[in-house]
Amino acid sequence: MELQGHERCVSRVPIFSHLEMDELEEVFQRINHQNMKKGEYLFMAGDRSSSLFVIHKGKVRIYRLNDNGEEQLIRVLTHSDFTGELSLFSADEESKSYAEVLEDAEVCGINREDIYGLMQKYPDISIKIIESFAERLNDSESLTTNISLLNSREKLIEYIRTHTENDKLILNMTKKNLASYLSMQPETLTRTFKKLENEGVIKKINNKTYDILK
Amino acid sequence: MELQGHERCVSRVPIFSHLEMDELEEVFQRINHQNMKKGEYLFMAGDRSSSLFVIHKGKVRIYRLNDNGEEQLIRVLTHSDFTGELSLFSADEESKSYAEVLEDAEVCGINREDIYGLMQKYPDISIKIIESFAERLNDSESLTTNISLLNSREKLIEYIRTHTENDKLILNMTKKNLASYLSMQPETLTRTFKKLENEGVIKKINNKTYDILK
DNA sequence: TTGTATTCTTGACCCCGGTCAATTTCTATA
DNA sequence: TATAGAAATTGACCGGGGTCAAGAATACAA
Repeated sequence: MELQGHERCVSRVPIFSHLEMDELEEVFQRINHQNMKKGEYLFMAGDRSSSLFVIHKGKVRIYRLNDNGEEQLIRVLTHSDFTGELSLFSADEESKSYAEVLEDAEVCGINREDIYGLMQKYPDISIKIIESFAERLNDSESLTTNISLLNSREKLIEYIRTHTENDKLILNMTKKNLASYLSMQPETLTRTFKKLENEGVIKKINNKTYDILK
Repeated sequence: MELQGHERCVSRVPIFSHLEMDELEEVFQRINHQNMKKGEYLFMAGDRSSSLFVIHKGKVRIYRLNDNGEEQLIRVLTHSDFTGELSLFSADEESKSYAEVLEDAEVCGINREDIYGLMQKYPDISIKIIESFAERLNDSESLTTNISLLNSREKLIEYIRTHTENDKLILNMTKKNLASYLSMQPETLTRTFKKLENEGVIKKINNKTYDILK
């Protein structure tokens, strides 16, 4: 069987990737596929959305607002990430976060009844979801610890440490969003980057790329 | 069948509570039961613990440390809460958090192989775990948003709002721990409590109890 | 009950990072 | 490639909350 179109959307996602062909086929039949434009929202706070969304292509940012309307970036989704789970799996809960498309995206959705049915039938799917959740929870709790206990210099250092590959830091979001993620002001982030540059720790290549020197 | 001893430890936990008697019996056989004294640790950062722990009685606090040795309280577990999942479900990950017994506790443990076996056999168990994770993730992300975007007054107000019952706030942890949870200094927490008291928002009954006036 | 250790409270000091404002640079779309 | 709007940068100001210190209240073990 040759996979094509939206089928690929799912077969490469860790949640489903271990399934046999005929099992995958069963998943495909329950998928709805949609193209979304930059600026559109998969869901917003207050929605009782009942779909699990798998990002096949593009970029989506998840954020929350506090009572004053200030944003906290939760994460940025790219290929094979999924979301929508919080309101999907919490009994009768409405979403507390926003999912905004940052770059034109292809998104696959599976609705509540179908995903529950699949989990019942294929326990491995649940296990994959659990493992993915465990990792997310880990990240989330690390983020909590970091943004609350570190000063802005330490936050940025920690972010660089965990996102550097081959001595290069390539940002997959704007500095404005990174500032929100690290819970500081864009001005502070700029100043902290500059401070590290003056100390010879990093070297700016362009707005999205830094060399990590030591 | 009459449930007794450590069997009750599990039958009331949401993860397993929906199982039939004979299915429960199968879970019981895989449980190991232990009594723990205040000050002991279920696990510590660095452990490759491979058990899911269910708290039957007592109180356990989960916290993390940053590089400077400062604590961030993640949550306090009481009856029917479970933990240990992060290192259990993350492939080859070691724990990043500490689980310290605050009040003498009875804890049931299920090891990695057994819980995976149970999840394979009874998909409902996985689904319950997923639902529980979703809620935890929700709480964790809310905590992130709150501690990062609110000032100390707003943090405390938010905590009071979500923990008041019958116009009474009863703290289930010390103020030192509450301060850690809300990510502020104990001194700041004291001052903020006092501020709210002066404004007539709350009234201190004793160190663990406040009347909520408006 | 007593003694000791921890927690809690209060005061004084001051620094990190938030806020406001003004340019400059970047990016997207016509 | 021109142009508008957003993002990034830089400077000046200042206040919330961290830190240190010292005393009061509470909890716990003997």
